[in-house]
Amino acid sequence: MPAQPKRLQPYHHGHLRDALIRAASGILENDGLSELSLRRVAQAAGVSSAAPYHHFADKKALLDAIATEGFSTLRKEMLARMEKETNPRARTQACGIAYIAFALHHPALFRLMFGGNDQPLAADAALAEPRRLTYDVLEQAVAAESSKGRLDPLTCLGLWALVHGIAKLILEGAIRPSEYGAKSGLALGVRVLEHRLNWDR
Amino acid sequence: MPAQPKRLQPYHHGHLRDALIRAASGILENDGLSELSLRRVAQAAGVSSAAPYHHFADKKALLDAIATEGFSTLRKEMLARMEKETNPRARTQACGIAYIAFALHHPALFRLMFGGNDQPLAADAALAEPRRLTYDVLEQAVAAESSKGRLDPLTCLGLWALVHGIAKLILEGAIRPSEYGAKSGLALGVRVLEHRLNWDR
DNA sequence: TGTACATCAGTGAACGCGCGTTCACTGATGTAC
DNA sequence: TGTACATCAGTGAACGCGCGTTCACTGATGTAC
Repeated sequence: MPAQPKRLQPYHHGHLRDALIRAASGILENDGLSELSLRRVAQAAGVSSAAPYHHFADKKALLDAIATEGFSTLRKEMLARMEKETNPRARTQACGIAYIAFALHHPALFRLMFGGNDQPLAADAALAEPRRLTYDVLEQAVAAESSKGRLDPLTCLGLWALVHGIAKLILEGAIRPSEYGAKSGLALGVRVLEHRLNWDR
Repeated sequence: MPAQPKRLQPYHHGHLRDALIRAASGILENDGLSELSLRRVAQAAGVSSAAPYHHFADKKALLDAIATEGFSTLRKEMLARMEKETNPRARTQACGIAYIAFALHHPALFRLMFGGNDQPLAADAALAEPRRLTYDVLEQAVAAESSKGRLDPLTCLGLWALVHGIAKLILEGAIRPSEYGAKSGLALGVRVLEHRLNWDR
């Protein structure tokens, strides 16, 4: 008697698009950007290699979707940390800390969001708006600090570059937090940011 | 009469190691990091795919050699720009400008130097010393600014993060220089750096 | 100065691999009547 | 309520590709005598 093939999953998945994004995120977290292939994503989602093409035009479309979600998450985490503060300066600092924390906790996703490839994903039109929405949060925080809420674009850009740079340097292994007596990358990042915000300006 | 096979290159190359590094650098400049395969490098050097293995243990060893050379070049360019200045603050600024200029002029090499892959090259022991030597230049410039030449590590780290971050953001396409009224990425980077150095501290 | 020979730096073919994507297909779903 | 059928979301096999690396080899070099 031949074994009855068990169909563990229904033929039609139902939420495959979301499942693919979640599977891809898992691979990013566990194995890094270089391990993220469409075939692995499909396998992780328990589906054939061709199935994703019913939901994404190509690999890049899936990557864009993940990056977009990443910007949305980053934005929420910045807002969440800012909510706990009332002082404008403290709110700016909270925003920066959230940025650094996000990058350090999701290294591969962060890399994907800012273009892991030669031609930067971040330059894509598809990602321009999510990125802009996220940057707006920082701009508003900085603007709130100054008189009349006027924004100095260079100050804001300098802050973004600072948190972006410190996160990248730590992720890239160019800085060893222990050499600065810091217990973690995040602790060091926070110290650099505080140093910048409290000394001057 | 069979065509006489022409031997354009001598069988023994003579300086293949250097030639491979130069060929690889050319591919980096023209086509980017993702196009840099050992096979393409060998082809560009006019040599068979197996030849590089007489000079480099594996692909990573070649990449390390290129990155090491990159750090050396970066260091020289920083020193060259600093030489033109006498004022300590101007020297620090020149150092930062050189850093940004290098990154923008050699995007793929810069990426390689700071780990284009998941496990950052920059974390390698092989690259730790060249990177350290390069960073020393900035540290000395910053130390020279303060009384008695004492170095504030966090100030220095903050400056590194700033120039690193602004360069990355521009390279990644996250910032459009034109939106800030800048004619080029370098012009914008210089403005952000000046803004930081002249306002405060 | 000439010759034997060890050493070295190349060749070219092949290995196995994982990739993105396509294709003809089939099973499930849902709508029209 | 039941049935025909269009539509949709899967399958699984195959495509061609470029990759890093290995291997047995061969041509050139240089040294010992």
